[in-house]
Amino acid sequence: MVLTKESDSGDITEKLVSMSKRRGFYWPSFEIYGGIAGFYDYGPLGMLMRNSITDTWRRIYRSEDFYEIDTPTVNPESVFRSSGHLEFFTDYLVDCNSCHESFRADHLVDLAGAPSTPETLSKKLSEEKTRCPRCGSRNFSAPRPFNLMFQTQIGPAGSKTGYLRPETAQGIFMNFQQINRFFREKLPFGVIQTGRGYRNEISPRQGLLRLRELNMLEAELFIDPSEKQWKDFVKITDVKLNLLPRSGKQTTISADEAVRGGIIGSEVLAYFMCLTHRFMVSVGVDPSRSRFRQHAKDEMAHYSTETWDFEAELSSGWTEVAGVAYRGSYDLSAHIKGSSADLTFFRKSGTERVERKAIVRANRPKLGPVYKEKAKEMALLIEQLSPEDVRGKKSIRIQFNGNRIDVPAEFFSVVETEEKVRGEKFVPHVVEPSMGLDRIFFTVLEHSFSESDGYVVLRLPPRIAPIKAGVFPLLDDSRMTEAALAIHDELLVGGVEPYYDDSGSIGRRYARMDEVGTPYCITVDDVTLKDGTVTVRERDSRKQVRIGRKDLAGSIGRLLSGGRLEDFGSPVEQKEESMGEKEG
RNA sequence: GCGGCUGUAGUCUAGUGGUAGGACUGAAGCUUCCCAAGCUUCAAACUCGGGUUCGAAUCCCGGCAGCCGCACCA
Repeated sequence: MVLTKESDSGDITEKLVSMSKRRGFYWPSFEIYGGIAGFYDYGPLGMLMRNSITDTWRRIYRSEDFYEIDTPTVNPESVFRSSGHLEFFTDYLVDCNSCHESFRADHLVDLAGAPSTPETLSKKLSEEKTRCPRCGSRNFSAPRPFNLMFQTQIGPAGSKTGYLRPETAQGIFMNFQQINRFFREKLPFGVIQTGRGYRNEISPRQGLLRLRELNMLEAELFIDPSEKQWKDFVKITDVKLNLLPRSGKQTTISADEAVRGGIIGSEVLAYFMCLTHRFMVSVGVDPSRSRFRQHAKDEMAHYSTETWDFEAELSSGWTEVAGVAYRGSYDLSAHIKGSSADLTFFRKSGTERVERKAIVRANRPKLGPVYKEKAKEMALLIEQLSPEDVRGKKSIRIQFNGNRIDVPAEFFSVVETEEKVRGEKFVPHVVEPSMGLDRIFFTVLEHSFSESDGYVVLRLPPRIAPIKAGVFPLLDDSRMTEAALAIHDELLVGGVEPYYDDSGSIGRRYARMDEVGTPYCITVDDVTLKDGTVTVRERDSRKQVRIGRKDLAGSIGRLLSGGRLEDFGSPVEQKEESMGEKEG
C-alpha cells in the first residue's frame, strides 16, 4: 500500500524524518549545540542519493549542449544593487505594540508609488491613522528593514560589503561575455550551475523544504527573442503536462496544444518545462502528484514575465520544487546599466548591406584655432545634430556650458557616408529552469515511501538508490562470508555501490535494504560453494533468481539499467508460508 | 520576528522534588536461518543556561529547537 494524503497524511513525514536520521540520509545541523533552524546535514546515504540526482540533471542538460560553470557564493554589493536584490529582497516590518502581531508595513498603507523607505512608511502610518488589522490599536513599532540576504565583509574591517548569493544565476550573468565567446558567438546557448544559495528566512520550517542554506540546480538559456521557434520542439510536442494556468482550471494537455492555445507563452518555455518534467520523473517524482502552476502577475519575481512552478504534492500540501521562468532581457540589461559592460549579442545578417546616410561633421582643423579649449566639446555637440537641422544654414546655435554660441557654417558640413552594416546588437533573452535540490530530494523520498503493516519499502528508481546491492552470506560460515566479501569488493571496484551485511537473520537484512531503497540483494548460500551461483533478490517483487558469480557487477549493472530479472537466471523456489511474515 | 503548545537513549515512549524504566533499532554471541523468529550479554537519554531548594530531569525564568497560528516565501 502506498501511503497517500487520504490514507495516512500526518505521520508519513514523521516516519521519513526518523528513518532519514536513523539510516543516514539527513538530519538537523549543529545538534550538539542545540541546532539552528533552516540548516541540515546530509549523511552518507543522503549524499550518495543527492549526487545521483545532481548527476542525472547534469546529464540531461549536457545532452542539450549546456555547459557547467562555477562562480563564487560571496558577491560584492554592486552585483545585487544591479540585479535588484538589494531593493526587492528587502521588506519593512512593523509590530503592533498592543497585540504583538507583525505586518509588512507596505501592506498597511497606500504608498501610491512612493518609495518604500522607513521614513515614508512611518509618515503614512500616522497620516492615514492606520489601525492594527487584528486589534485595532494604532500603536505601531518603527518599521524595521528585513533583507533576506546574508551580509558579510570582504577583506579587513571597513572595506567592501558583500552578500551571500540568494541564487546562483547572477554568477552566470556576470560571465555573459566569457560564455558568449566560448560558444563562438552563436545563440542559443545555455549554461548550468549547481551550488549553494543563501536566504535568511524569517521562520524556516518543514525541514528540507525551507532552508537558509540551500542547494540549487540552475540553468540559464540565452536566446534570440526574435526567434519564435525552438529547434527541438518537435521532439516534445506530444508530451503531456499537468498545467494549472493563471486563469482556468488544471488540465492535462500536450506541449503542442499548450503553446498553440496560448497557455504557454513560447515553444522554448514549453520545451524546458517538458525537460523539467522528464527529469523529475526519472529521479522518482510521481507524475500523478505533480503539476506546473503558472504564477499570478503579482506573484512573479521582479525579473520575470512568465513563470511556471513545478509543484509536487506532499503530505504537507502542494510544494514548489522547481520553476521555469522567462526572464526576458531583465538581468543582462540590469548589469549593462550597473556595470556599463557590453553584455549584448551581435547578430550578423546573412548579407552585408551598405547603409548610406548623411551626418553632420565638425570641421576640427578650423574649430581648434578659433575656439581653443572649447573646440573638442563643441565638435561633439555639433556632430549630434541631424543634417536637417543644419542644411543650408549660415550658422547654427549651440548650447555650451550654459552659453549660446553661434557657429558659422564654415565650421561644419553635411557629409554623405557609406557604412557597411553586417548586423545589429541586442540584449539576449533568458529562460531559466531552476530547481531546489533539497526539495527534490525530499519529494523523491516521500513519493517513494511505501508501507504495509509497518514494513517500509522505499521504491526509489534504481539510478538514484544510494545502495545498489546488498551482499549477504546466508550463514555465518567462513567460506560464505569470504565469498560474500569478495563479491562486495568486486562491486565496489566495479562502480556498483554495495553494502555488506552479515548481522541478524536473512529477513532482517532484506528489511534493512528495503527501508533504504536498495533495488537488489545478493546472497551467498551453500549452492554458491558448489556451482558458483548466487541468489539475486529484487526489491519490489521480492522475486529471486540464481545468477552466475562471474561478472556479477556487469549483471547487476544491466539489471539496474532496466533489465528484467527473469532474463538473468532461473527462479528460486520460495516457501509460501514464509513470504511476508513478520513473526513465527 | 510575535503568540500558543512541546522537548527523556539512534527512534518511539514510561515516570516521580531524592539523578531514570520499557519497546524497537544497534553491537557481540548462540541458533545451519532465504524475507523484521527466538535466547544470552552489552552499549545508549532526562534540549541548554540561570534561579528556587539540603537536593531539580521534575518547580520558576531565559536561550535553542520542533509543531500550530500571524507574517514571510525569487
